[in-house]
Amino acid sequence: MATSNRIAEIAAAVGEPARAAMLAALMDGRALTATELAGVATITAQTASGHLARLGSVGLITVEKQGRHRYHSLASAEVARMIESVMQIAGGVSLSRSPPRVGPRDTDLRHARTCYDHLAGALGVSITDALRASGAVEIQGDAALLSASGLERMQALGILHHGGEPRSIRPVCRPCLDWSERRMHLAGALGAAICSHALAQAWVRRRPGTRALEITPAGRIGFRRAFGVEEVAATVAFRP
Amino acid sequence: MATSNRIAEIAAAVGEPARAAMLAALMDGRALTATELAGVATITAQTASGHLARLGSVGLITVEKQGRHRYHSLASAEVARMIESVMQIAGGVSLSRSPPRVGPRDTDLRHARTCYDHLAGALGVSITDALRASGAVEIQGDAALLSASGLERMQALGILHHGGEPRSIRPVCRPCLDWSERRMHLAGALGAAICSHALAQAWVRRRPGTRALEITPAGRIGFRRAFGVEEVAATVAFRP
DNA sequence: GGGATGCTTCGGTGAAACCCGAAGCTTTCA
DNA sequence: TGAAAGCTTCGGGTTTCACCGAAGCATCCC
Repeated sequence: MATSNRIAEIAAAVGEPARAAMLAALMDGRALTATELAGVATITAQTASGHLARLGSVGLITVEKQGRHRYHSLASAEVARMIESVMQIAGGVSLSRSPPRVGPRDTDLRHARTCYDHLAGALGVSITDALRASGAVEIQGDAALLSASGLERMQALGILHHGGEPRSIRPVCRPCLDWSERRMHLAGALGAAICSHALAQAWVRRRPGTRALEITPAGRIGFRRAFGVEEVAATVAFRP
Repeated sequence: MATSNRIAEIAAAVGEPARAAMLAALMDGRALTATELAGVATITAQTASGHLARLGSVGLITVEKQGRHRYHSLASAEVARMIESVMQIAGGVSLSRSPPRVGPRDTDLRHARTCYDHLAGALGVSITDALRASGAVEIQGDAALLSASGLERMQALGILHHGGEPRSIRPVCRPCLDWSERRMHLAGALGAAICSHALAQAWVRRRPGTRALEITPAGRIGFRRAFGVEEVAATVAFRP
């Protein structure tokens, strides 16, 4: 009973439209200011301040002060995973009730974005599909495995590094249900490694002011060479 | 924004102490009546009725009518996983704030219980530890792997069966953070298989009226032979 | 220093919802 | 058929809380 009170406390913090919108905005792993978060929730700064205080008091977000700005971000990967699991139920049920309606403003987000620390959207799903087709990864229910040949490929690409620890069992990754594509994409250590590699190589660039990612010309080449992904490059050409 | 509203709807359904208590009670995978759920939340039947209607309308629970009883259970494994992820945050933070206080009524639950479809509590953690120590499974972050020798052992024990599908990669399991032990235990396909095997072999028995499991004399032998687990059997001998 | 920006605190208002008593409906049992 | 059990609906009392206007700090820029 004492623990279920705490469960309710956490869930209630998420269970308010403005706060849920803020948390969803933070799901790409970036740190946002209070004013930016007020914008995504379409509320005033005062109201947002109260909401952020509450989110912080239950430990869902952390704040970093920088000058006159206060940057808010999700407190941990566990928090991101929790919100992701709520999104999964929210998306799945709405799928069976009403056709998913998407405004044109969402197209960029659907195309490529980050999901806390890994790639999501059509790009993330395409990469995952390509890795599965080539036998590099296999998804089994709610887990994903990297095969020995897949590990070699990731190391050759410079995405994963030859670990110092003598692991007898291959490193794993985690699947994550994409809320826009309703398909699995890669999360976990491998997903994060691919994402940071793509950012470091300038294959993708953050579109300022949004959560969307932009695929650079170098990325079109890089994603094709590394993973054999073509379609996403074609899709991005038609982006309005 | 439309999706974040739905996220808030789901989370708000969990974010109320009485409803959270009901959902936590359903986390062992059983179906409970409205009166039983009113009891665990310490509210009247009318109030519980309203709460259950709300939980059903957002798709978190399903109801099955049987005579004059209505049996409520979690709608899906996804819902159980979502609640589990909230519990994880709820437990983790309270750990760093206040010493975990447990009433004597909780000792049975801490000892052995089911967590939706797998074993939890000290028993679940002990089995997991034993499997890790023997090299049968390895836990890597938020994933768990069953080794080839581990698979053979599980098949020899009759817990896993020789699958018809030609899997080139070994079946995986999923770790689940135990809220009472603050340790990992096995969930996923392997966790569910161990649990159903233990129930089928009468190694454990549901204690009527509670979520706790009772380890039978056959279970003391079975768990030792199968996994090399000793301590739990010793602990159960001192249970008041 | 003066003004602007970012953010928080305070106060009051309005709506949402949690709660239970009472009553009604359905099923079971004697 | 009558009584009891399980559950739901209705009505109203109370609390919670989300929201914004106004005001107050802190920081940055000119």
